[in-house]
Amino acid sequence: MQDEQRAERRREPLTKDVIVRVSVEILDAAGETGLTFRALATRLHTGAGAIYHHVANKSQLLTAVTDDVVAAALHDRTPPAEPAQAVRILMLDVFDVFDAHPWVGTQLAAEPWQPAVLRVFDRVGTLLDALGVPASAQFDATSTLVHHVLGVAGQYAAAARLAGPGTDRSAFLGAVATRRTTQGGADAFPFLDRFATTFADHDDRAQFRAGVDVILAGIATLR
Amino acid sequence: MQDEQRAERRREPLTKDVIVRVSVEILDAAGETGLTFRALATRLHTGAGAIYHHVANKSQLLTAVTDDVVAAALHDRTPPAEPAQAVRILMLDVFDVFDAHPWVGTQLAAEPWQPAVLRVFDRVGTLLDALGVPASAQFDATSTLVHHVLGVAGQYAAAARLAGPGTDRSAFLGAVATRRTTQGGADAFPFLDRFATTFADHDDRAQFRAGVDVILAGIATLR
DNA sequence: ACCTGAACACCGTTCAAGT
DNA sequence: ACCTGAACACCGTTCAAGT
Repeated sequence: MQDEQRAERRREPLTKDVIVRVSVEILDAAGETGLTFRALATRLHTGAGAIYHHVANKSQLLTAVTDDVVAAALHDRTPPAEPAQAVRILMLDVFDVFDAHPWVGTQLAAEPWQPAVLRVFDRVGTLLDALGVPASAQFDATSTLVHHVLGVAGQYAAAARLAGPGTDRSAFLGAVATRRTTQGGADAFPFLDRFATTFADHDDRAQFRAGVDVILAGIATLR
Repeated sequence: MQDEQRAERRREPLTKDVIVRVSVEILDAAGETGLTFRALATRLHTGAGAIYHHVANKSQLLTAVTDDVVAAALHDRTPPAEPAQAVRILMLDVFDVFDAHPWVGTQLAAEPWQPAVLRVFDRVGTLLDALGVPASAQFDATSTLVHHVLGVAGQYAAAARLAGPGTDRSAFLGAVATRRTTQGGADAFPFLDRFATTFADHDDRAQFRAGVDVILAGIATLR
């Protein structure tokens, strides 16, 4: 009986796993600015200082949270036999992580060679090995694909941060198009002007896929 | 006499240009955490609030500072006649901006489609047009190169932020290599393990150049 | 119009005090 | 050993008061 009351008043024991899980919930719901140690402590029914018994600091927490989400996304999938297609699917799986958790893009650039990046890097490299890319070119080829996905992730996270939940995306892209033509004369950005009309209804995922295909085509020439 | 004393005590008039210039100095000298409105105000011999008469907020200031540095780097160079070589040189010029100002990498991911990104995008696209890339493939090809450079910029900025002025780079990369093998069993990252020995003395610029070549090879197949 | 600088509403992090 | 929560040393931003 006493144990039951105890169980009611006590929350589940504070562990790093619980902190990481709740952090993901907060980040998904409230974005990058929403995750503070005070908000985390409130949600965990504890004090802000308690978190430091399980996590060294906020930077380490965010690294762990990012790796957790990326690792989960890369787990449950049997890759297709064709290696090039396996690379495409892997890359799109990573892209879809940004779609579900835009804050991941910011965190991947917060620390170099962090676990989540190593994880993706290793998976891509292993597939390129299976694809028959010469050993001497494997590292550079892998690096190209990974940096491409990191670049897209960064822009994607920035867009999500700026857009927020209730912003009109094509209105923003329209504003970008306007800014192009107004600053520095009419022909400041002649190339982009040619694509101004198709800018507003742009498909990020399709563009990312096209980029992966371009890089794969380049990798194929290394054979 | 009173006017002379007055003239001594007054600084040059506060303008956005001066604020941007001093911001670059602070960022280069003290890094991203060094740029605060208080530090800026001290250097400008004014109050923190005065800055808001010329700049809307810190985000807008950083966008302006980033565009200023990128624009300066892209100005003074006559491109070679061969378009593919011109792309390589342009990309390396952008890379060298990160080398001189590592904080640029962070800022390029702070806001989507910001002026500095549009600037690079337009230059790359114009060169790819000259290269003979079909119009239907120009946007995707340009996007691939730009996102690659953004991905590298982000990792580069993260490395600089972590390393600081007096840190041993190869020691850090050695630590990364160690972390790989210790977490999650010996074969957690089998691909990376094969490159562990060559990891410490890695040349970021050479790797970036290799990535550009891979993408250019892929773009060539679009012809 | 521009500047001042104290004040406000936050942060991450620390640490004496509790259990 | 783990937790508490006030306190510290910062931030960006605002704004009444000055010139």
